[in-house]
Amino acid sequence: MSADAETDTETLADAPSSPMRADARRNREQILRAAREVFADQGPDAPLDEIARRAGVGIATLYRRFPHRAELHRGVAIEVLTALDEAARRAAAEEGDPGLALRRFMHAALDLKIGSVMPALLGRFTVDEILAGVPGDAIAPIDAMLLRAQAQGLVRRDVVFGDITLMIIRLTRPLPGGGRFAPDDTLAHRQLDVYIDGLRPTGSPRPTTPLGGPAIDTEAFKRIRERVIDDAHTTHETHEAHDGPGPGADSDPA
Amino acid sequence: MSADAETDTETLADAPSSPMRADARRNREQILRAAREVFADQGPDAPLDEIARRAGVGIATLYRRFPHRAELHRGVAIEVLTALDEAARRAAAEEGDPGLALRRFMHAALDLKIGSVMPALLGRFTVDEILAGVPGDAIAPIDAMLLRAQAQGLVRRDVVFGDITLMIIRLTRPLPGGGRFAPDDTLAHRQLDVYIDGLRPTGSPRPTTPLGGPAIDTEAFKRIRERVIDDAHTTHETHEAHDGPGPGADSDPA
DNA sequence: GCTATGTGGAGAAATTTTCTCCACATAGCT
DNA sequence: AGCTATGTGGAGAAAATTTCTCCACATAGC
Repeated sequence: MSADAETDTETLADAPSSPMRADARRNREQILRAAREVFADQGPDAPLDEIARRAGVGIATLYRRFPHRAELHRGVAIEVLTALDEAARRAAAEEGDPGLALRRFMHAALDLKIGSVMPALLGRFTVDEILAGVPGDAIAPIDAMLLRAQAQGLVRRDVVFGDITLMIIRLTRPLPGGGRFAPDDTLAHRQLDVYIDGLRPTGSPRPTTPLGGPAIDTEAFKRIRERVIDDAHTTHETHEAHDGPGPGADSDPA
Repeated sequence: MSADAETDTETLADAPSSPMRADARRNREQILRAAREVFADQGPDAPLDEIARRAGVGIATLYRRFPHRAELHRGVAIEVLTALDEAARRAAAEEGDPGLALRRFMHAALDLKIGSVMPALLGRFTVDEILAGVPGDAIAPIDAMLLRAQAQGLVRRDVVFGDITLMIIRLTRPLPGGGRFAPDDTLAHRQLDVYIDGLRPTGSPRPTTPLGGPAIDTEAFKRIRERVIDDAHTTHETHEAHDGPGPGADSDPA
């Protein structure tokens, strides 16, 4: 309740001066890690129990460390944005070719699941509040890479910042159907590679990127559909609504 | 797929022989339309009130027509898959160029929000149950378009069925942050155009597609971030934890 | 050892969502 | 126009889910 924005050094990413016990700190990190996963999977309103469970701590521990959901959001956002900024700078610094730098960064950002933190960010905190805990917001290095790539004719001119970032955010979200189509992460990387190829200018000499990851052809697709049915039978016991063509006595407990 | 469509007349998309009153039928359609929207926005577990509200009917009417959530899922799935199949056949029939046919279909499928129905499908019904109500499952016409496009050298060889469909499914999902970045639909179409360009083979003579839709450059992005804050203050009254300090502390990282 | 700090989990409280009931409305027929 | 089978809305009880507190117990660190 009481204002505790930036005067409060405690809830920041890693309070170095904290008199926090070692095990407590470890737990805090576990919670943030779990929160990131769960928010990515289920969105920012995911039940907190789930997060505590995945972190291997009791619910009370979570509440002690992050009294309000918003603080958990903030913690995750800071962590991810920090990593994102670093990934961008690293890619730019270590890859000579700005096209490759951009590609490398985009794949790294995908792995960071940045999309998972955006919902937590948006509409809950002021940007300033988040950024207060983050060294840099990654915008500058990303845009620099893009401009360099365009200057060298590696990326078409009509592409802008949002075309890089917003697609990554999208690819970060789980596919409907709970990753049944493919290991999900792998699939997103494959799709990203196609997308990145789409950023090249007309007649670019650079060859298309060989596509890794799961190639789901019609056969695979049909097979998956069937596997889905199996899953439905086994995992969800939510079922007896089966094959009742008549609207009759089926009851769906769910 | 094997089960024929016509045996089960009652719960089908539009039972023609039904003794249903005209207004009831109209309401049923409103409900399905609303359900499609809401499922697309909020996922398959969205509250049913919301659907009833958007359909402009009472909750009782919804329950009367679709006693279980699963039946609503099925109804929506049938509707969308039917439209999808038709869109695929139309695109293939009306566009001479298989590349254009594919593009047209993909944009049409995006508008249908097919991703919104997949979660409803997966793990709740057997495929047969759904397909029993659908004239065709769209797989064949889509794959035919793809193969023709590849035969003419318009699409790279390593692209498969899933690369067409699963990306559309993804683009169908709402962007985190509730479409604050852009009208959302428009943005998805822009992203789809880039992706489609990425499907071209190396050195394709075909020019890149001019990008319509919202071009979010860094300036726009930052402006959006600010607008988001405003929204947060005005729309969400959820801010008990609003520790918004002063407006200060602008650490501009760029 | 001693104790400040940290922990888990039960369960009460709050919130959200489901689903029924019934008095009232009207489409469709004659 | 009048009749009635069919259809409707919404209140609110019931169920499910989620939040959040309390306190007896554990252990890191001195």
